[in-house]
Amino acid sequence: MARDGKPTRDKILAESKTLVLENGFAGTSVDQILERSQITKGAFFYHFKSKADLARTLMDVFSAEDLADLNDALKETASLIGDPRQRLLQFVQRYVDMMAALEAPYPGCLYGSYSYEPSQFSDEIKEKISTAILTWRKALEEMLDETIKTHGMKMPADKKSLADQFVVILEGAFIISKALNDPKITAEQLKHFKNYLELLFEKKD
Amino acid sequence: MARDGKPTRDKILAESKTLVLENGFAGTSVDQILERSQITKGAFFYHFKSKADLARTLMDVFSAEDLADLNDALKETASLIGDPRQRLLQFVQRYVDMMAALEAPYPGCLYGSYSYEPSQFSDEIKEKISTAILTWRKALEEMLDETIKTHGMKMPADKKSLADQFVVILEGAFIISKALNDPKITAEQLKHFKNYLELLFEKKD
Amino acid sequence: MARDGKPTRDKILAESKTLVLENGFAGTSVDQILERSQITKGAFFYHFKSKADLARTLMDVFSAEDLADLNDALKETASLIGDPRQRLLQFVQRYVDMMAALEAPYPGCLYGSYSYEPSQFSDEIKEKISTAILTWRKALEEMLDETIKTHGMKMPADKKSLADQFVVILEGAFIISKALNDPKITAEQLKHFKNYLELLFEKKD
Amino acid sequence: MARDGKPTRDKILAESKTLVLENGFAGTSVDQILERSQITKGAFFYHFKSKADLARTLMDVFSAEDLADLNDALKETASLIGDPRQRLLQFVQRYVDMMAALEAPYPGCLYGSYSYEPSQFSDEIKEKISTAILTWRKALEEMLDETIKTHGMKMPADKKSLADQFVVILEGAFIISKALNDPKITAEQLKHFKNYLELLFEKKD
DNA sequence: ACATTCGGGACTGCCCGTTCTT
DNA sequence: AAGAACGGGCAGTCCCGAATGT
Repeated sequence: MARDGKPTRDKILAESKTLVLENGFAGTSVDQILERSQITKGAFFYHFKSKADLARTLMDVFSAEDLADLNDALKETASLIGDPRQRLLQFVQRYVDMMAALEAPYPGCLYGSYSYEPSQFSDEIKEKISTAILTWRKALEEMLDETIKTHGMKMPADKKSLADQFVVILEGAFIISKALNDPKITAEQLKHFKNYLELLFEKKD
Repeated sequence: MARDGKPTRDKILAESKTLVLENGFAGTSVDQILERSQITKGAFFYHFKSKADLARTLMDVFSAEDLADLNDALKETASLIGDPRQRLLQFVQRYVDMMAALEAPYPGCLYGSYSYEPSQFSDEIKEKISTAILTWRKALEEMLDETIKTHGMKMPADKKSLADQFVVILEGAFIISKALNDPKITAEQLKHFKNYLELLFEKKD
Repeated sequence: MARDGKPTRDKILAESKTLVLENGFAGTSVDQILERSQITKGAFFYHFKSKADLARTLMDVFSAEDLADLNDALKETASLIGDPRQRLLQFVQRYVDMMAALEAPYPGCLYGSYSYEPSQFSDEIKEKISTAILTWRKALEEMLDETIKTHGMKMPADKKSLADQFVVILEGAFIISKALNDPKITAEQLKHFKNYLELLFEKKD
Repeated sequence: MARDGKPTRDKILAESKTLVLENGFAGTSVDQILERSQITKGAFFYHFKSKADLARTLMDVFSAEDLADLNDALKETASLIGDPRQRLLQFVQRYVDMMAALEAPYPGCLYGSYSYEPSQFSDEIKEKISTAILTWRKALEEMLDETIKTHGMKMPADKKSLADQFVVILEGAFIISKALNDPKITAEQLKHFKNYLELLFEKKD
């Protein structure tokens, strides 16, 4: 056995993600990654057989973390399962709080980044993205279902697209937040989504 | 006697925009543009002094069209100026209708595209983007102001960020629509924004 | 029209041939070619779309010159067409003389060079080589036919392979001449081939 | 207790030789050798201190086998020592038979292969090649000497180069056989050499 | 004015032979 | 002997300028 390569690999992944969000994937050169990671070409191509391999791994890691976080959020609000409306609002609030804590615009989401240069990525990668988004949709949809059962809706609205709106607003807010260089935007936008849910599902008492 | 260069230039701009939305700006090579536009290198560099010059021109044209369209929308709804709530809803509905007519996901917005590879563009270009977004904010904010005056708000909500939400949802919906390859998403999401406004500003009678 | 690129292209071809015979094709880097030709990468890849394209062009040019020289030799000896044996011997002698004039081992033959790294070349190129060799076979075979008609053969021998022997000896002599660093070898070997023909086709008087 | 490294080393040598004859030495990468030999980099560089070391060893082994085979051939025909002409012809016939048995073109000779990329190899290696060729020359020359003593020559011919012709024809035939993809060529060419010897040294009775 | 051909040279992704650690 | 890392070299692309037309 030789020495442990994991730290090197992790460093490459971390620096790559940052660079890709700054420059785009095509705009990020392997040499830039090397410089930031303080490694050599040999090391990079030992760990990733091509730049495309890096793109895939980057998305694997990103979506895994993203969905793990979704799971955490679901677990953290699981105690409120008896009050679906409250749970839903709590769930959104969790992300409002998270985004409100930022002191710089959220660096961006790899789903959005990849979507703006789709020709650079394989179908396998694109499927990973849509699977992740659909997982979000499903999670939200389930919470909405429960809430509708107990509270009904103030006005008719499509449930599936309402579930999607959480991710839509996140993605959109990341862009506007970066474009205006204003870190508060994401939290504010999610807050409006929470408002919308509160209005749609009026509190029963 | 020389030929008229405008069609050539316009062709370059049109094909470039498509390519940038497919590949990102860094991922689009001048050679690709030449091939799609059926022109030669000499022609390209006659019309644009550099690739960066193309990036700037592309944004100039895009934001000009975008803001012209905003102006059109404002004018089209100007007759409803006496009923600010109705005007606001009509304004949003106009974009709902526009997006509902799409048969493929909206190819994307240059603001979003550029925002995901910010290092590729000059400050001048970035300012053009934020100016455009702030113009949208201002337009929406004015309509909201009028509406608040006449209808009040059902629950307290931040006006500026509410104005931003229109663009936020558009940008986010473009991404999710492309990622899921579902052209309907953008219209659905805007519809929710309209719902939100309707709930916030209850109809007075 | 712009400036004339032919000298550049010709220089590349000439230097490349020398380098390939010294280092093999795989052993010759484009950078080496650039250095020897005093040109830049841009120039090289303007004239040849890839290194493989160079390999093909190199063989095109080489085989064209080779077969042109064969044609010259056939024409130069055409006056002896009435005495086929004499013509055949004269034909061989021409190449003996040519090789005897060398002061360094013949740099080598591209057919041989390419044959020792076959995996580097496309089928198209390989076919060009076998076509050239078969052209030599055919030319020699025709001269042998005439000679056999008028002189018969001293001992039975296969005509086709006898025709091939001219090229076989050339190829083999190039190798041994280079390996022993002895420029005389090629002429000596061809002389033996001439001897063999003289013995096979005894002079009639 | 250590494993026996010899099979590994032999496997490397065998696969390397095949690869070098297919791709040339420069065209053969260490990685290719690893893949074919199913070993790791560590193993390769344990057995050979560099790629150049492999080149040398490859030639050592090849020339040793080649000259051992020459010795075998000399021994096998030693019983005919009283009839030098017959011995010489028998010697050549042995190789005719050997080559006639091939069902695919002879993969090639390392002397030829190395000669077509001379810059890749050290002087030490090149000397090994010329030593081997000169050993062949000497062996043939001795047989020719004896034959000349007893039979004379039908026509004056240079003895040294006549000795060389055996190897020349082999090398040349390998190339043409590979180029035309015809396994029979080598045997046919050697047959002509035998014919030539028969004609030069007429049977005495 | 508009377009073409030719060339420059830095840079890109990737592979190379090699060495070091375990 | 395996596995990790090294760093320079590889072929090929990049954006762009120069020279030369129409």
